[in-house]
Amino acid sequence: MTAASIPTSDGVFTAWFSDRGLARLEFPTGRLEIMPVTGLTRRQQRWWRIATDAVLTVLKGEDPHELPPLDVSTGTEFQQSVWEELCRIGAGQTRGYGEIARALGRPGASRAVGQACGANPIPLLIPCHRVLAADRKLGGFSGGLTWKRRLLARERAAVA
DNA sequence: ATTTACAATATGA
DNA sequence: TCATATTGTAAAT
Repeated sequence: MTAASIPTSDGVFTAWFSDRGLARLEFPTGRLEIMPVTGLTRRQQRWWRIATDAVLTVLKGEDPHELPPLDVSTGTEFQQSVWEELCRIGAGQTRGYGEIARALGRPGASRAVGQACGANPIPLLIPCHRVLAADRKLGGFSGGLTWKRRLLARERAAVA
């Protein structure tokens, strides 16, 4: 796994690449960061370029035109199916935890869906921030609720 | 093999 | 509005 910085006007994100694709994306960590973009394979550099573009686009509140391959091999089967479902939510749209659960054929697993969201290694590109509670209020967010609010606001999504 | 912790939700007071 | 019961999965014992 190799790290590479993704600088944005909202701070410096850190992307981790395996040989299978983008495996992890970290929010800006207060201070000290900037990992070199060197040490990446040619393929990883290409993914980095795509990932950078995608992150900037999502930060603008729009849908990325292209995504790098996402290496979700760290997740369980259930988690991966949740993440896949999350990717079907477009910018500006929202779904509920229970809604996702039903879409997966597991009504009642809404709480488990929340867990899977928290375990999402690639926020923004896997839009876990578009999942709200049944009453349309923010549930939680691994990167901090401030981020969730900000992202949804930029997409002009309706939140209670 | 069991128990515990969650980014949930429906229900009843 | 608040307390409680019920729920599925993952991680820790």
